[in-house]
Amino acid sequence: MSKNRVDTPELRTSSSANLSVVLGLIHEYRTITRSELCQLTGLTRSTVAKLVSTLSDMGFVTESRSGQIDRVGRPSHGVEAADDVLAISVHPEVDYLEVKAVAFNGQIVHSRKKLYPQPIGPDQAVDDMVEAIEGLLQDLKKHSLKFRVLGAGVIVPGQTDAATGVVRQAPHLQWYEFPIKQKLSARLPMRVLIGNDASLGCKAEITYGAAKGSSEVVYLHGSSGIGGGVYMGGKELKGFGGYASELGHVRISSVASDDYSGIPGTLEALVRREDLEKVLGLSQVSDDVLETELLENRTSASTNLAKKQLEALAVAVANFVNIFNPETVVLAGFLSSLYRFDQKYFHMVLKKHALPALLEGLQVFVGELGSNALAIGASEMVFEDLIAEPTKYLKLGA
Amino acid sequence: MSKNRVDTPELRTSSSANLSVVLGLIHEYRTITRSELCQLTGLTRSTVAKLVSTLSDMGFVTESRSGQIDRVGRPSHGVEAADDVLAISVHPEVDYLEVKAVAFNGQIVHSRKKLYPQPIGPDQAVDDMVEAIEGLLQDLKKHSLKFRVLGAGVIVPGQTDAATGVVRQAPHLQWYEFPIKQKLSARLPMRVLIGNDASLGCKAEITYGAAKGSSEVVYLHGSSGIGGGVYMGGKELKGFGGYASELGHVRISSVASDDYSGIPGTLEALVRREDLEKVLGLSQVSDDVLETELLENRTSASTNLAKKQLEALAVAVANFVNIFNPETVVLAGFLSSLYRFDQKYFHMVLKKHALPALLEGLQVFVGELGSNALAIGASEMVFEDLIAEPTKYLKLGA
DNA sequence: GCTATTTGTAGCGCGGTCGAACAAATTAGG
DNA sequence: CCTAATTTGTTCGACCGCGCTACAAATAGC
Repeated sequence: MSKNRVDTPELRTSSSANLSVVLGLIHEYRTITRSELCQLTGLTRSTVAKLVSTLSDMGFVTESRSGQIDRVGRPSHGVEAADDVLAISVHPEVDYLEVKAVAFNGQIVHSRKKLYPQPIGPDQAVDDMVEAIEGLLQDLKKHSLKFRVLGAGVIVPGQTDAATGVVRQAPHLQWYEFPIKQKLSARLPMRVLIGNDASLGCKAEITYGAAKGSSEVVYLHGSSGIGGGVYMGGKELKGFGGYASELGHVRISSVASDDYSGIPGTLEALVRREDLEKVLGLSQVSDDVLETELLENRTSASTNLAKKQLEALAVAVANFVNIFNPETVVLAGFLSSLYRFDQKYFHMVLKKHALPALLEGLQVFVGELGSNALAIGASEMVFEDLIAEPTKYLKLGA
Repeated sequence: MSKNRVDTPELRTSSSANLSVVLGLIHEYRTITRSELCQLTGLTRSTVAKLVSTLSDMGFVTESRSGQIDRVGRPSHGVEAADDVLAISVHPEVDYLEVKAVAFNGQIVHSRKKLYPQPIGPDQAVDDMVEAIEGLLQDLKKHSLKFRVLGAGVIVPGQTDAATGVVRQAPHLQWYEFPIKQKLSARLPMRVLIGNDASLGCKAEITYGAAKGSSEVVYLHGSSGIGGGVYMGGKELKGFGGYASELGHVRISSVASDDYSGIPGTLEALVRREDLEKVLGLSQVSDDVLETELLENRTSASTNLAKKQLEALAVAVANFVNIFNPETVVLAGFLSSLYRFDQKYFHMVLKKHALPALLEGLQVFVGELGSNALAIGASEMVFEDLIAEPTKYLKLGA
C-alpha cells in the first residue's frame, strides 16, 4: 500500500495524453491528413509528425504520401486507421451466436454465425464462443496476410458489471451472475470486455451512425424488451455499479400492467413488440416485416394500439428530455417503426410533456446502423481501450 | 481562424494539469499535509513541493510549518486553503436578496440580506445586487486586513444557460430571458457565473454535505416547486443547452393534475408543499415548522396526503435509480420532512419500482446543509473555475 | 544520545512539446 | 514553362514539468 497509484483525481502525470487524442481522431475520421490533425488538436506540425510516426511504428495507423490535393501548397500526408488491427465482437442471443471481426478503421472484415434451435447455458455458450472465434481467426489467416487481434467485446442483452466482467442477469438468455469475462479470457489469447447491448448500440450510433459527433445522446432500442443507452458529455452514463440507463423500466403511468421485471406502468410494460405483432396477426417476424405490415396495413385496431404505444413512447422520451436535455434521441429496433408510423403525433405528445427550453435543438432520429450496430459498438469498446492506452497493446499480435 | 484553439478533444498540451489536481485536493480537504498530497496524487515529493510553492506564491494556499505530528519521522508541512480568497454568492428570491462572502477554505465570512415586501424586476435586482456586494466588500474592508474576490456566483431559481449567462425563465421571480451575467459583470470588477439553485445545492452537498465524496448523486429539492440536480462521474449533468436535470417535471402517473409548466402527472404536480400546508391548516410557514407539524400532528387526512405524496416521491426516485444508478440520493427542502414522515414506506415503494441490481449500495440521505447550502454551491462554482485554471485568476485582487 | 523513520531540499536527467529555419511539393499566374 | 506564393514536412535547439537520487532535517522510540 505504499506505491499505490492514485485513482481519485482525474489526471496524474501524462505519458503523452496527446498520443491518445491523435489516435482517437484518426480512428474517428478513419482517414485524415496530418495538417488536419494539427488544426483539430492545436498541436504543432513537428509534434503531430512525431506522434503519428510513433503510432505508425506501433502499427495502429498507416501513412500514405498523398492526402487531398485541392489546395495550394505542399500536400499533407494522409493518415489512415489500420485495417489489420482487429477487435472481435461476440454476440450471444437466444437463438444464435454471432462473432464478427471489426477492423480499427471500422470495416467489418469477417463474421460467423451459429444458430441455436434451443437456448443454451452460459458455460456451453463460452465453449461455442471460443470455437467460433478460433474458427473466425482460422478463416482470416487463410485469406489475409497479417493481422493483429486486440481484444474481444461481448454484447450482453442484460445487466452487466463491466468492471468485473460479470453478467448480473440476462433474462432472455436465462443467465444469472455469470463471470463471462473471467471464463472467456482464460481461454482466449486476448483481452475481453463486456457491455450492455443497448449501451453498445448507442456507442455505435455515436461513432458511425445517426448520432455521429453528438455528445449528449439518449438511445432507446426496442426488441423483446426496451433497452436504453445514454451518453452525456461524450461519455457513457455508467452509474455507481455500472447499471445505469435502464430506460425501459421507467414508470410513466399509473396503469397496472407490469413489465418483465414486475414494475407496473413502465415504458416496457406499455410499449410491447409482441402486442404489435398480435394486433397485426404476426408472430416472430423480423423488424423489417413488422415495419412493413405496421405502416401499410393500417386497421383501426392496429392504429389504436400503435398510437397508444406511440404516446407512451413520446411521454417517456419527454421525461428523458426533461432529465437529460439531450441533443440527439435515437430510436432503434421496432421503436423506429413505431416512430415512422406517425411522427407528427409523436412530436405533438413530446412537445406537450417536455419543457420548451429543453426541446431547443433536439433532434430525433431512427437508428441508422442495422445488424452491424452492435458489432461496431463492441469493437468500439475495445478500440476505446486501445486509444486510452496505446502502449498497453504493443506486444499483441497474431 | 488560423490560430484557433482546439475545443473538441479532451486535452491538448498541459500547462500543468497537476497544479489543478493539487489545488483541488487542498480545497477539498481545506487543510492537508504535503505528504498526504503525495499519496493522493502519486506525485513525488519534489513535484508536490514545487506545485505547492507555486500555489502559495499565487496566494491561493498557505503553508504552515507543522502538520500532524503523531507519526515517526520528520513532520510534513501543512497546506491550507486560503481564508482571504473569496467568492461572493448572490441569491435573489421572491421576497429577499442575499449575498454572502465565502472563503476558499469553505468558511462563510460575511453576509447581507435585503428583504422585499413585493417582487422586483430583474433590472432593479441587478442594481440591488451591485449595491449589496459593494456594501459587503466595504464591511469586509473595515474588518479584514486584506482579501481578494475572485468572482460572484448567482443562484437562479429557474432555468439558466450557464454558458451565456442568461436566465431563460425563473417563474417564481417572473424573470424571462434575462442576460444577468452580462448585466452584472459590466458593473462589477469580478467574474460572474450563474447556476440553477438545485444544481448548486447538489454541488454543495457533494462538497461539504450529505453526499460528500460521492460521484454519482441525484439531488431533489422541494420548495414551491421541485428542482433537481445530478452529478455523474463527479461531474454535473449539464445536457446540450445546459438545462438538464429538470427532475420535477418527470411524469410518473397518468392522473390529470398539472404542474406549473402545464405537464400532467409529474412529480411536481403530485408532491406539493402547499397541499401539505393546507391539510395541516398552515400557510406560508418555514420548513422547520412544516416538519414539526407534519411529524407530530398526524391526522388521518394529513397521513393520507403525506403517504400519497411519499409514494409519488418514491416512484420518482425509483425512476431515477433505474436511470442513473446513483450511489447517493439526497432529499432536501420539504422533501426531507416527507421522507422523515415514513422512511419505511418510502423504501418499500422504492424497492418495488427499482431494479434490484441498481439498488445495491444505494444510500438515501436528507440534505445536511441548511441555509448555507446554496451559498457554498455558488462559491464552489467560482472555485471550480479557479481550480481548473489557476493562472487565469492571477491578477485579481482587492 | 543513537537509530530508525519519514519528509524536505537540491541537482540532474528524461521526455513531450514548441518554435524557428530550411527544404519540399503543390497551385496560380504570366 | 518558369516563377511566385502558399502550405506542409523535417530538423534541431530550447523549455518545462516531472521523476529520481542523494543528502539534510526533524521526529519517535530506545
